[in-house]
Amino acid sequence: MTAIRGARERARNEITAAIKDEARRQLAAEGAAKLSLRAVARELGMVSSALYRYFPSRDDLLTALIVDAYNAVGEAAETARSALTGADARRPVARWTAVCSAVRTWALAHPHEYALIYGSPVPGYTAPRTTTEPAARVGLALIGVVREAYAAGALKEPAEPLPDAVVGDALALGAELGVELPGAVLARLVGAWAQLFGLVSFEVFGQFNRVIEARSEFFEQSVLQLAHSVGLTTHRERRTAR
Amino acid sequence: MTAIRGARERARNEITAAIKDEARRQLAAEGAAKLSLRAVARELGMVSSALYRYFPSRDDLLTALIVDAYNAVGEAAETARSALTGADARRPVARWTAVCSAVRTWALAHPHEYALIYGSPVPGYTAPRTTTEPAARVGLALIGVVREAYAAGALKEPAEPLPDAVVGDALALGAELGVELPGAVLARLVGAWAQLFGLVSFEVFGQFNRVIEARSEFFEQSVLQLAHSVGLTTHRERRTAR
DNA sequence: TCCCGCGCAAGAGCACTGCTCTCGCTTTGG
DNA sequence: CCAAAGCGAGAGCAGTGCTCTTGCGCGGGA
Repeated sequence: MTAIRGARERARNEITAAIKDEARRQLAAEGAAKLSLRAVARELGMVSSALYRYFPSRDDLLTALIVDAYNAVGEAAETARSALTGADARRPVARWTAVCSAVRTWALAHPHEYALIYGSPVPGYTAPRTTTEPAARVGLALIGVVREAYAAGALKEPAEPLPDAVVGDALALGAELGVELPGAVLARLVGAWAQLFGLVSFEVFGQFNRVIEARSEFFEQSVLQLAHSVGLTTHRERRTAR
Repeated sequence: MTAIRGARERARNEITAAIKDEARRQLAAEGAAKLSLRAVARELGMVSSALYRYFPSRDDLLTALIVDAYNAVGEAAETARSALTGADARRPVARWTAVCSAVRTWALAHPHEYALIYGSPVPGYTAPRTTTEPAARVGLALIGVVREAYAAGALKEPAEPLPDAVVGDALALGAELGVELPGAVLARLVGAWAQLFGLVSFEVFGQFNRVIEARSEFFEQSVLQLAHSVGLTTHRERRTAR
């Protein structure tokens, strides 16, 4: 990203990365609760106090890992959105399920990192400002899919009216994001976003144990239903955008 | 529940309850991460080692609190299900939203306890067998609402077919629970169950900050949509059960 | 009624944690 | 070339979960 000035700054970046890597390893191995600064330092062959030159506190280390995790899911979602080829690339529902499945796959592969960002907020919390932008990436990917569908005329606005307050919030959100979608669609999109993570969390956190066995099929099915609920149509409809 | 034999056992129960109460207070105040056996003991005027006579480890204390929390939400859901009066009592959708709102209200009132059960699994985990039964109560309340609707002919089976594996899981679950509902309905019910907690978790964990302001209306709306997705009908339909 | 045993609290202690402060060494930029 | 800033090492503080040993006192059987 930014140019590296001298050898000192270069070393600092390397050590910072090494600390995060080792911390991520411990996170994956034992979970956030067991992540210990001293153990990280020990594994890296340095003394614990030296680590404080790089992260002022344990919570700051965790915050760095949180940001990385948000970016990792976000990137998974974004590449899934633009990686479809052939006929599927044009079908909004296929893109929708691709994004959702990418989130699920990442979560199952990195359960502890997932728990870090979509589980209980760990410390006395209040998420720092720096996390909000990476945290929005998955939501933005979903919005992107729906925008494409809307532009292509493959979006069927829901018939049932929504309360004014809800539509108002949705429109405000759309304005803030520079997205020109109907309020009702945006509102359902936010709902689907939250519900998607309900499905993923239940699976990752083991709530589906002894309840659902065919988890992939179940997820695919549920996510398809979510796509319909925001107005994505399975079969292309003749309808002009705008 | 069980008869109290002697004064000794009586005292033991009282102290156990006092420990859990104090632990719950600390949980509510600072969160699960900050819950400390020593602090609980200190507050109760005893020494930390004495506490181990009642709970063999910190995780055991947490497990006890988890069971209590599951029972608390479960009870909130159950009373909401059967507390409706007048015309609402007959409308399945009203009961459905009542149950969902009860869960949300409880979660917002007890965020840390909620995080304990529906957030990240805390220790090396693997939930003890004793937690599974209380954990099912909310789900069972939702199933109960749908069963009543089914019996009253107020349930419209979804038209779209589901994958066989999903229906199979749903039927197995229904058999295990002794519930005679169509597989497709049960499958969507499980999905709605997970998605409900997605909505609640996002609100409790602050993911809706700066996104949704009219949270109650939004929740109500989303939950209504979930009701429809499992087949509950807003307006009574003439249709014979079975 | 006595009295022995069991349940219990207390205290010391171990290994660990996050975090602070000081002390020197090394690198760096003016 | 030299002061200043960055850095690692070590000691130390307060706190944690958990274990072990030591006694005290209450309760139920004789």
